[in-house]
Amino acid sequence: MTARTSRTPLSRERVLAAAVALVDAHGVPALTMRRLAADLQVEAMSLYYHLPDKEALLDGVLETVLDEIVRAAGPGGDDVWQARLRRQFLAARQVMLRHPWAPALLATRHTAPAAVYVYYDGILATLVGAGFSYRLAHRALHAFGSLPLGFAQEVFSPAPAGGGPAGAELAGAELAGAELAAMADALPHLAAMVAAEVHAAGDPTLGWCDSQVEFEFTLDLLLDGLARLRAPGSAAADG
Amino acid sequence: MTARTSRTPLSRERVLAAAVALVDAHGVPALTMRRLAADLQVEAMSLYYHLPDKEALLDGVLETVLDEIVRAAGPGGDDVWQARLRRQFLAARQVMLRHPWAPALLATRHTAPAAVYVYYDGILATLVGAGFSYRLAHRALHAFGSLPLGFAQEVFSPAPAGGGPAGAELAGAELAGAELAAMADALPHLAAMVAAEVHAAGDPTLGWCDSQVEFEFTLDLLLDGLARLRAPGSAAADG
DNA sequence: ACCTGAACACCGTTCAAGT
DNA sequence: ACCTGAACACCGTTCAAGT
Repeated sequence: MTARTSRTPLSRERVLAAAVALVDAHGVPALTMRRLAADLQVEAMSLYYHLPDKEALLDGVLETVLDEIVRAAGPGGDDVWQARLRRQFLAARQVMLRHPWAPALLATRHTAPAAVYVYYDGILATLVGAGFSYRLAHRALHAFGSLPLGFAQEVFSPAPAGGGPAGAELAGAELAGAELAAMADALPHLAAMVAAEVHAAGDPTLGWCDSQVEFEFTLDLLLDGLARLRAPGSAAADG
Repeated sequence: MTARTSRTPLSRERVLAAAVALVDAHGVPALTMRRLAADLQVEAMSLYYHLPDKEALLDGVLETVLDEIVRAAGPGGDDVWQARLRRQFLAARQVMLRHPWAPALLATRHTAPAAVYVYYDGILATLVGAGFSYRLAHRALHAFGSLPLGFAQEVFSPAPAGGGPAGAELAGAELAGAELAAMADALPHLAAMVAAEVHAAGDPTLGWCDSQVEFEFTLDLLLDGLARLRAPGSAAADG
């Protein structure tokens, strides 16, 4: 136990774990070969012995977090299909919340790690086991979008000049009075919506744009719709 | 009309238009200050007179395409709300198909251009005009996700080693026999799904993972579900 | 087998200077 | 007002070399 600790040799796993930690702490732009090497107390060129190039590093980083997400979602228990998928998707979300940069990084990648396909095979098994045709199950997978991985593509948030990424939720306090007044002119319905939601503050949501609530709303909307398509006869449905 | 044409002075608009053209032709990584300047027959530093830095350039590029998309979606006609939203979202999709890099770029941005908020205000007007409460309309916006902008978060596609981005559709021909056999072991249900869908080739879809069909399926699933929530009484619904 | 040092061809950006 | 040239501090990466 001298002053220079941790002389464990490098490995792909150790490099990727350090990379994930770096990105968690300082964001994707901070992930450079030189800085990552410094974190590992090694020269930048050493990384190239374990990874071919930076693209492989980014792929590996995503592989690491997606493996974690898929592991958290688990294999699915023996409850009914809606409850099982719901539980898996919400478990995935808990992990994704710790890596909020992952959706944006995923959007830039060209391939998905193998674990994702195993995970989707399990979802498919759940649907088919519940009586879905492969055709409808396939469409269900597309309809779910990114929900199985624990995030929703949040392209809209009612804060034209707010901080955080485009997908971030809006803290109610961020909308100052002056800002809201300016909004009322150009965006009357958005302003009215904000006003209406703030008024109804007596209910049990955590606040404006509570994303857990939104996530579950969308998820249940899709699950209910799919249930109806699988077993028609309860209500009118075309297309 | 001498040999050196196009000596029109630079402007923010001209810079952004050239940037969009560059990205359309060669992808986001090709968009560097030096290369963009070369395309405009100007020195790299000249760009800084019209844009503060590269982040502003990327914001501007996205602003340009989103303005185009919002313009294509239009203000909404006088048909019923489902048909109106459907028409708007599908029109947006036609533009987005010409800028397939835009979703990934949008995921990296921190703010959305103002035109997007005007567009969403119009969608909100449609919903509220159709009898939605602001609460339900708000949730509908979140449930739509990226559909109003013309794309679906396609995180799943049954091609573990295919080309194109993670969100790309799979051309049926890409799955060779050997690849499919290997898939059958590890991913039995995905393999069965591929087999089942290929078998049913007599129907009018354009092919495996026809994304126009998938897009409309998801859209209609959401529209039908929202219609039911707005006017309950036709079928059982909880949550 | 695993890691390093120096070097190369790029980046975005600052700053003083040109017209 | 608009554009430029040289320079700076970074990148990812190659290549020959160390142990």
